[in-house]
Amino acid sequence: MKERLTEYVVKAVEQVCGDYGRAGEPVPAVVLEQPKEKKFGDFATNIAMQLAGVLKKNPREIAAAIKAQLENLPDIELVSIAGPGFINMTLSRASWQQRLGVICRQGRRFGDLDYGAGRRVMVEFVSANPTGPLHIGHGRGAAVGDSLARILRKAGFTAITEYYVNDAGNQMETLGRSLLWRYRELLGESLGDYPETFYQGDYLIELAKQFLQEKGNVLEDADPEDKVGEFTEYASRVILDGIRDDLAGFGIHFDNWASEKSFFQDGKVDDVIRELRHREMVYEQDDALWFASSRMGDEKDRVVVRSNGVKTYFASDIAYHKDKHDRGFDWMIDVWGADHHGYVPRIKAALQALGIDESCFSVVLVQLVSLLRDGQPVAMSTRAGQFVTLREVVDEVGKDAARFFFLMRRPDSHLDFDLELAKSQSNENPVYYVQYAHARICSILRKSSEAGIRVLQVNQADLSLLTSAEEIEMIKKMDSFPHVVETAARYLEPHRITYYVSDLAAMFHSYYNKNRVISDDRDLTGARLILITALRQIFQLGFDLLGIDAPTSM
RNA sequence: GGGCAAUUAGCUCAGUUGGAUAGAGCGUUGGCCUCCGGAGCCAAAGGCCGCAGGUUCGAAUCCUGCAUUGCCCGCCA
Repeated sequence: MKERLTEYVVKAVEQVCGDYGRAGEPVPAVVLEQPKEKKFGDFATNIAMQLAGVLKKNPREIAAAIKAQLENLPDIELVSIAGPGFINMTLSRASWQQRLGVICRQGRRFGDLDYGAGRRVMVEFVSANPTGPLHIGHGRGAAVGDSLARILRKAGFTAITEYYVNDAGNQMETLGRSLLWRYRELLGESLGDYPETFYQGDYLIELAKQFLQEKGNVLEDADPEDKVGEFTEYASRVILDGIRDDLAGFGIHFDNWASEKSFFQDGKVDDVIRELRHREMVYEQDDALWFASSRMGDEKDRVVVRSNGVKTYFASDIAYHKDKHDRGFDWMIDVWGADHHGYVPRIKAALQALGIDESCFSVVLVQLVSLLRDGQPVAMSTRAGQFVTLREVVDEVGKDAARFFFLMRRPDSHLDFDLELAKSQSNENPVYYVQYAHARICSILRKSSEAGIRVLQVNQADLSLLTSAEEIEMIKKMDSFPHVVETAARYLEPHRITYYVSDLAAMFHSYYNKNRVISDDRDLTGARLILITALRQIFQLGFDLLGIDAPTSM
């Protein structure tokens, strides 16, 4: 609707500019918005004020000229000028009724945009080190990343999801040594206090038991030092499998898993360092090799090869991001914890140094989650190894509630996650509210089917019977769905979808309480069944973008 | 000390990227089932958009300064 109307206005603006002898001059883009106040109509534009400077005319005069062009066009019922020069347009009721037919006929394709124009985008998220189970913070990143990929696909991008496994570096050795220690304790050795620098948490004790059960005593005639590698390999493999399971339970399946270790093994890290050297973007100092990121806007230079010869995590990360680009992705989106925000400039600097336009790289920073229970903070301390795992949360509140809560706020906004609230089956709980709307619609459709009422084809129903303000408002809301998808994609903000489905649910619940869909009036019933069928479709599309189910009964 | 971000109703947060009288949920108060699912609906109260300047037709939104809060500042990952 908006698109068609925008075209109208663009043409009117061209005409008016011509009349003023300014044809072909650059003019500001025509932007339509939906006014907050209903009395200002369905769409409004400030183009007359924008043109005032270009045409050197009074904005209201320009608005009047544009208005004259717009009147009597199909669909447009009323054009008015308000305030300093806003042009408010009201569409005819019939045009909205027809719009409902279009929405129905498009079905699942409604809201499919060509905004992305098929461009290839990679969304990388979670990417937690395989040193322990996923916790609730990872859960938020997972929900955001997965939802973003879904939204981007809807918006016309080709989106691939990827998990980058940090399976290299000294943390891996620490993990192996941690497991080895737990294992030896299990065998009855007294080794003293468990080192603070080792990975805390009982999961390693469990893992040690599992190791013992599977492999028995592997230290009988071996030096424990020689076995660190085996323990490392075992721990990271089992933990990564666990992470995979946890994500599957959360409804998340990655298209691809990338291994940091493989970038070292394939020589890609060396290659990228060589290229940086060739481009004279690195230098040696204090026996280490530094990347001159400060030349590209970073605060200071960063080490890529330490003085002991070991390449840093940053070095492999450069190779990884270059590899993404080389794989043909037009846009790389990384979802990171907000505590890593300082890391953004150095990756951008690295891309720039490699001659890659940094604008193809975006980072979505996800803020911490505060876990509450009945409003009281739940103690969480990674140091003591006491964290609430994603699995525990999903087991307790369910996949849908967890995902919905994670997507209720802007990613970079702090999030309070109340376990009791997420579990409660009451009006306090927003996820039940929206799912209930869908279930209710399904219930009505079941009822009508039981009563032997045939749901008519769209073109058989008389949609002109949908005359109430609530009905037209709901059609308008449904009509705005594509726009919501587009802005969610543009700004990488899934919460816009969450708000949208909540709004739509509120409109439907309110409508339901005032009106009966199934009545003695056969024609009206037919039209209203079309209306709620369309609503059900929109809920399903919205839920799909959030990764939650659309229950037919609850 | 430097950097990044935040500050909107009692609480938790939206705010269409500069638009018209700033919105929602929860909480509070009071109403609504003879009826398609009450996991719902309706209504009321609640605001100096942190403070002070600036930019312009117009600012919660952009700029500057200040205050407060969080995060980051390793040859860890």
